[in-house]
Amino acid sequence: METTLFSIGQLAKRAKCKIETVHYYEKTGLMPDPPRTEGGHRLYDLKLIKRLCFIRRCRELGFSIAQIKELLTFIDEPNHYCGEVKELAMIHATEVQQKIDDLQKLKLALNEMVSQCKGADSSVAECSIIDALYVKK
Amino acid sequence: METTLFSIGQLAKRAKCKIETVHYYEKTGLMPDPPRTEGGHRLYDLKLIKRLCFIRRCRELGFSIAQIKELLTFIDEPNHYCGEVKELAMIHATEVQQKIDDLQKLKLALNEMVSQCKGADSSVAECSIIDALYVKK
DNA sequence: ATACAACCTGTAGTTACTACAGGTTCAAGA
DNA sequence: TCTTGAACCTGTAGTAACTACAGGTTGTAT
Repeated sequence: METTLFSIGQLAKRAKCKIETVHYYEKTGLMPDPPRTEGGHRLYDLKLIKRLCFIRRCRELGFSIAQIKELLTFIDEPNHYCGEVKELAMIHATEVQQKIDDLQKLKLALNEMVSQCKGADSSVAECSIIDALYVKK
Repeated sequence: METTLFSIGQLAKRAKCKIETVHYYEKTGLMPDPPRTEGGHRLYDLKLIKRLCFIRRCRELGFSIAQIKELLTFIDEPNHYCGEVKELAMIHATEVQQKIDDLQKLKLALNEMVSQCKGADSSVAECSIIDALYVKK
């Protein structure tokens, strides 16, 4: 069972980020110190490519580095007790659901704006995207 | 028609952010220079509270300041031509939908982890939250 | 053997805040 | 009305998460 290995450049390209970002994630512990070539160049396997893609997408979805670290403990330390995992996972799931709800409201407001457009050269009078995300408590 | 006015502290509290963050948004043009008291203290109305809440939530949803500025032009410059608005709104709506899709996948993976938990003191063997957000092209 | 792209480490700059310093204003109680 | 302390003011410096660059080394295609 032989594994294909990738350079840091190939890794970065596949995860659509900069090489410097990978260095940064390594320094901060999100990505591991990978094996190296004789001369010191980093070598990555598919598992680490997936990991980087996950990290990048999570950042785009508004998770902080600390939150992503927490999500990654689920796979880095597989022998967690179920009670722990369950609690953490449920907290994250709730937060994720709230994000979904708000994004859905925002999308609805955007689509409403689009549907209000009668022709290319008429103008939009007023819109309520701000109200979409406002809940008075 | 009298409007209730709020201090920057009340504004910050309602939008769950720091006073300094409001100053920062003012400096960068996301929030307007509001009217002031005789002595120079800022005064905000409900419309600006909504605006700040919108900005904060958008940040949590992973939008950059530049993207939020773009979303806000829809309400700041109401006389945009429909063609323009439609195009911008549709680009944002697509991006928003992709975020929704990915968050849904992540939530599914988290829920799957939770449901795999048999009891509080058994351990989780393996999990695939990383695979949830990975699409090989 | 040689070139030149890709990689290395380390430092400095950017974005989006956040904290603090040193001073002024506001409002509630004596 | 006077006082006093919380809230606000401006401005600068620090932090998180990158991003760019400098100056040198390695890898690989001729």
